[in-house]
Amino acid sequence: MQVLVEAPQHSGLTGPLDYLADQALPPGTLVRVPLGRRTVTGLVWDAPTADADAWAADQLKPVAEVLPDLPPLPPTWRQLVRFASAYYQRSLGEIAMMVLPPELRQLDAVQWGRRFKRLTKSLAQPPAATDAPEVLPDLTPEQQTVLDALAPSLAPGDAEPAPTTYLLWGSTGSGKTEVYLRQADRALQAGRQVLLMVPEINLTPQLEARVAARFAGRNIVSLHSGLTPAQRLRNWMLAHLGLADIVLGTRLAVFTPLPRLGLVVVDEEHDPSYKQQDGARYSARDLAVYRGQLEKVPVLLGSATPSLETWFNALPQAEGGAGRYQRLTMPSRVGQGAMPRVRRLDLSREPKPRPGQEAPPLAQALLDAIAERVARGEQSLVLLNRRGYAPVLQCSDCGWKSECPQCSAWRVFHKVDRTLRCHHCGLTDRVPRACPNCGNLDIHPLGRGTEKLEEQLAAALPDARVGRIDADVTKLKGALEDRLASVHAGEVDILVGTQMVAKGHDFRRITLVAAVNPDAALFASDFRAAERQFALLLQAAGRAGRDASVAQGSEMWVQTWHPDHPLYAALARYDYEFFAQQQLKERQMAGLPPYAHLAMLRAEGKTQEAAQGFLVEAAQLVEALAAELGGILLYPPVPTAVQRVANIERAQMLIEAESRPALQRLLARATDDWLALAHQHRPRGLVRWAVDVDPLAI
DNA sequence: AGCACGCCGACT
DNA sequence: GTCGGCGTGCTC
Repeated sequence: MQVLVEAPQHSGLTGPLDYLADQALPPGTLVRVPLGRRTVTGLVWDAPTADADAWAADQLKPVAEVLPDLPPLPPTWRQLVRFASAYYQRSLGEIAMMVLPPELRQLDAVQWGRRFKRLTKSLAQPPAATDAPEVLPDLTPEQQTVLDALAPSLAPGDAEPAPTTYLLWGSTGSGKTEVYLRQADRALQAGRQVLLMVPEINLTPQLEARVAARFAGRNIVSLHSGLTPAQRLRNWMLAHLGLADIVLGTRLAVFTPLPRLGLVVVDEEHDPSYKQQDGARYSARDLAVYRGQLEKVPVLLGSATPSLETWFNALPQAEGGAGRYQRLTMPSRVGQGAMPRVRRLDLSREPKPRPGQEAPPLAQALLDAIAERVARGEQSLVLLNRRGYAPVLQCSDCGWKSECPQCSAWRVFHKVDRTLRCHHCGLTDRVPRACPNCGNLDIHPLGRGTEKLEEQLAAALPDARVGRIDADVTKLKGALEDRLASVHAGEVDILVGTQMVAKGHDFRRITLVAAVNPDAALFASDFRAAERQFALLLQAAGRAGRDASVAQGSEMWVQTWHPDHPLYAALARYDYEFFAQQQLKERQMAGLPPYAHLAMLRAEGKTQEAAQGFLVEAAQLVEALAAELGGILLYPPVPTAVQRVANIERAQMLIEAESRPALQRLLARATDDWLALAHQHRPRGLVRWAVDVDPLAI
């Protein structure tokens, strides 16, 4: 019998292992099997294929035990795992076991039996039905139109409708969430389960509260990595047993077995968090779309600024798109709230600071505008995408800079605890009193992060209460919630933050948003930088004027050296469509997604030569195959943007293909050879290697 | 990945 | 004499 066990690719155990069993167990059954000297959890897989290498019968070990009472994982779940494994070039066992609750993988049959009994007891009680059902908000005409278009997608009955992927393109504040909830309600009414995905854990509690208020009496569970192992197991079980009606989760939730699945929603589908950035680098958004097709269930992708891939897929063929998704549009903000007026502030016209004098934190006009807000009792949000006090320290005498000894990066000066911290490897030291190189006492910060901006704003506007939200102050559990609550309570006049404040939070009294230093993205080498920046700025703008009473005078300020840049011009008009068109044109000319398909072969080694040496030979191994398949380009290996992290050198090689199937065929056939090659390169200093299919950054 | 076996340096 | 460093190799 074929059983999948958890084993990374490089272990060489790529396929299922063969075990003896007295009776045939259905595929999808969880078992415990002996592996080497230990016993591990495994998953019964399909019958062996004809070409599977047979293991000598006398060497087969028997299955140790079966986890009782656990319904087998359904065929569609196994197909999703099979697809993810093949598409992202990871072993079946790794994917299958990775997407099960960690707790489940650790229990033996006895422990599991006990847990299951306790679980079923607690599952028996349905949630208390509330006495007063929520009053539904009136739908805007746009919401109504969209819901009408979505109606047939769930119609039960004889003529099975073709499953469709929808792009719900709605501006920030257009009421996308209400559409999700109404459509979810339809699915629930039809007796189906709903999978609702959000990009970040941060955003689950507030959405969960809203979902719970709407669907009182329904079983709603969340699934994300912030849960305790016991909670995660419980919620997963509820979903798998068909007892949970709504699963609310982050990217890992895409693999939740749902026997009655009727709708998948991917909120903020453009968000990079949907792509796993280590291990099996899957895109939960793309897998959600696949899963929808597989299970014949509609998938609703929502965004104000869709990823260009999704936009292209939703663009009709007549307009040069792929016409694969159906596009639904909601351009207006709910409740007359207008988007804030965008003001581009030309930094080149600002007076230059006198020599030796520091530039003011913000241009005077922007500072005045914020002061005005403070005086009126309104709030402002100032965005700077760089945490810490200063990105680097420098000695004024010998020119020493605070370089990380383990990485090719500067260590960031954090003034609050007087540390130098590497944002790549985490190495932290107290900031030196004097220059470590020459002993000079005058070492000064270069540049500016959120800490310094907070300090400068407090100094420039002594009457204002300045607060800050970034990854540093929200590290502790509950800290983000506390900070947000204090902003909501009006205890903060000016909120300084990184991109994390731009996402989703519903600030009622912010009437001014300012992007302090957004230009870097305009000239970044990363081809997705502009797309991400546009999404971020538009999302940030959406934080202002959420309350119609203050929307009128709300503003979005952009401090820039390039006020006429097309990105800002499009932002000023809130013209995503124009921006997307421009970007698509550029991508087509440059042969980039969605017009080309990419994979990145990444290598890490003790030396840069070790990493690149592997890549060079890896390229040689597939050159002939690439030529045979055609339309495939292998780029020369290069060091990654941050070349060294924690004393490991990193390099990468881009593979570009005109067609996705060709790329897939290449990778499928190359992986075994690369595995063997990596084995040879191990003694030569290769540490790790991996393929990243559809990489976000190149 | 685990977890072995295996062959060389500083300790009860 | 052992405890333990992590290099190499295997798991149906």
